[in-house]
Amino acid sequence: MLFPACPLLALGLEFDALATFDAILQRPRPLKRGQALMRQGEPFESLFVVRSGSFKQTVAEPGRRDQVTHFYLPGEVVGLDDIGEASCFGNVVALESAFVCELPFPHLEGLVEGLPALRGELYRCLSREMRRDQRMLCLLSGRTADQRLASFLLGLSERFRSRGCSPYRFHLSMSRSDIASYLGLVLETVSRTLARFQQQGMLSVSGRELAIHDHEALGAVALASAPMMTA
Amino acid sequence: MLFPACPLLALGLEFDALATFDAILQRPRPLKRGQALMRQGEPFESLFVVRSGSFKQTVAEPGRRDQVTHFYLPGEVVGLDDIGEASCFGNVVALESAFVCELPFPHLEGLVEGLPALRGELYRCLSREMRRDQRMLCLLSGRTADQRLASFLLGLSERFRSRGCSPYRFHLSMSRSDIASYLGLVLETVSRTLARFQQQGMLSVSGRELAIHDHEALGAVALASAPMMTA
DNA sequence: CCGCTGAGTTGACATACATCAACCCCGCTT
DNA sequence: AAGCGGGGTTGATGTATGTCAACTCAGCGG
Repeated sequence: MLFPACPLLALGLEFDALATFDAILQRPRPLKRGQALMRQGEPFESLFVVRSGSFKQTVAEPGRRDQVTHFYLPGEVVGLDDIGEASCFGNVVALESAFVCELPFPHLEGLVEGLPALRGELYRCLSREMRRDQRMLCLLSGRTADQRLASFLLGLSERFRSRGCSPYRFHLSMSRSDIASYLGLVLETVSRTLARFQQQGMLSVSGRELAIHDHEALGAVALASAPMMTA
Repeated sequence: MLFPACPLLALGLEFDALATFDAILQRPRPLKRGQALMRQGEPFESLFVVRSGSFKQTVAEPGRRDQVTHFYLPGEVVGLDDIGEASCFGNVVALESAFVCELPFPHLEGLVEGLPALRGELYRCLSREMRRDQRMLCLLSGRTADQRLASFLLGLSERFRSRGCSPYRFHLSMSRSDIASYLGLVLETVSRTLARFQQQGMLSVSGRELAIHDHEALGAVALASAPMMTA
C-alpha cells in the first residue's frame, strides 16, 4: 500500500519522508453502505482518506431534517473541518461500500513538524476546503435551481476527471434527496430539472447513471448571467 | 501595543512566546472607508488582524454582481482562506475607518514551528472559519428570509458580546444591500423583514442603529421548525 | 408469485421572494 | 438654498420553486 497512498496529502514528499508518512497511515478499513465514519459530537481523533467508495457529511439540527454539507470522493480527505476542535462537526456516512485509511491527527501533527513539504500540503488541503465552501456559499446565494444543478454536475465531473475517471459518464452515488439537500432544493425540483436537462439534450440520466453530452451548454447554464438578481 | 494584540491568535501563549509573536506583528495600519485590504487575485502575503472598524469580503464573478462572503469585526483574522494558496480569494474592503495589524505569513509559519500553543491556536482559527462557512451553508440552504435575518442578527450580537460590546445595541456597519448579498436575498426583502421584526416588537432599527428587544423571540424565529421544507 | 418498501417521476396548486417602480430622507456640493 | 445622489422604505405584480399527492418501477423477503 505504499505508493499512491494519499493523492492529496502525500504529493511532493521526498521518498524517505513518504515512507515516514506511510508509517502512520493505518491499514485500509472497509465500510458498508450506510455505515458511519464519524458521528456528530463524538471526539475528533483522526482524518480519513477515502480510498474507494464515497461518503456524505450531514449535520443534524434541532427541528430540521439532516442537511447534507459535503460529498467525499476517493482521494479526498475527511475531517479537515474538525482540526483544532474537540468534537466532530457532522456525521460522515458511506454512500456505498468503501475503504478509508485512517490518519491519526496527533501523529500527523508530529510529522508535520519536521516536514515543511507536508505542512504546505496540509495548508493547501485546508484552504482548498475553505474555498470550496465559499464557492458553495456563492452558489446557494441567489442562484436558480438550474444553475445549482449544472454547477454541481460540472463540479462532480471535474472531480472525477482529476482522479482519472471519465468526466462524461459516471455514477451518482447519492440519492436525489441528498443532492437536493446539498443544493438547498427539494428532491422534486432536482428530478424535474434533471429531466429538463435531458430533454434539452445536455445530458442523459437513467437512475443514477449520468452521461454528460454537452459540457459546454451545461457550463453556460451554470454561469448564466442570472435571470435572477441580475446586476 | 503589547497585550491584547490579537485576541484570537495570541491567547494561551507563554509570556516570552507572546513577546516573540508580538515582534512579527506589524504596526497598526489605518484604512478609510472603502479602501481595500486585499484584492481578489493578488498574491497572498499576510494575514491581518482587525483592531478596529470592520470589513467585508466580496468575490467578483463574471456576469454577476459582487457577492459578499464575510464580514470581519475587531479581533477577527482576515485571510485565513488564502493560507496555502498563491493568490487572494476575494476583495476585502473597509466598511468604515479601521485599523489592522499585518501578520506576514512566512514569519508566522516560522514561529508556529516552535510554538505548539500557537499552532493549536492557528488550527482553531482555521476550523472555526470552516465551521462558520458550514453553518452559513446550512443557513442559506432552504431557510426563509426571516430565519436568515434572525440568525444573522443573533450571530452579530454574539460576536459583539464576545468582544465585550453590548449584544443588544449595536451599529450595523454594512448597508442593507451588503446584508442582502451575504444572506442571498435582495435588499428590499431585508428592509421589509427588518420592518416587520420591528413592528412585532422584537427589535428596533433606525438607519443602521439596531436594538434587540426580544432576544428569545428572535432565536425562536431563527430556529423555527421550518414552515419551508419541513421534515 | 405476491406484496412491500423506498427511490424516483410527474402533475396541480400555493407562496415566498424577486422584480419593478415610486418615493423619502439625509448629507454633500455648488 | 437649491440640486443631487446614495441609501433606505414601501407597494403592486410575476415567477421560481416549494408543497401535496398520485403513480411507476425496481429490488427484496416471504
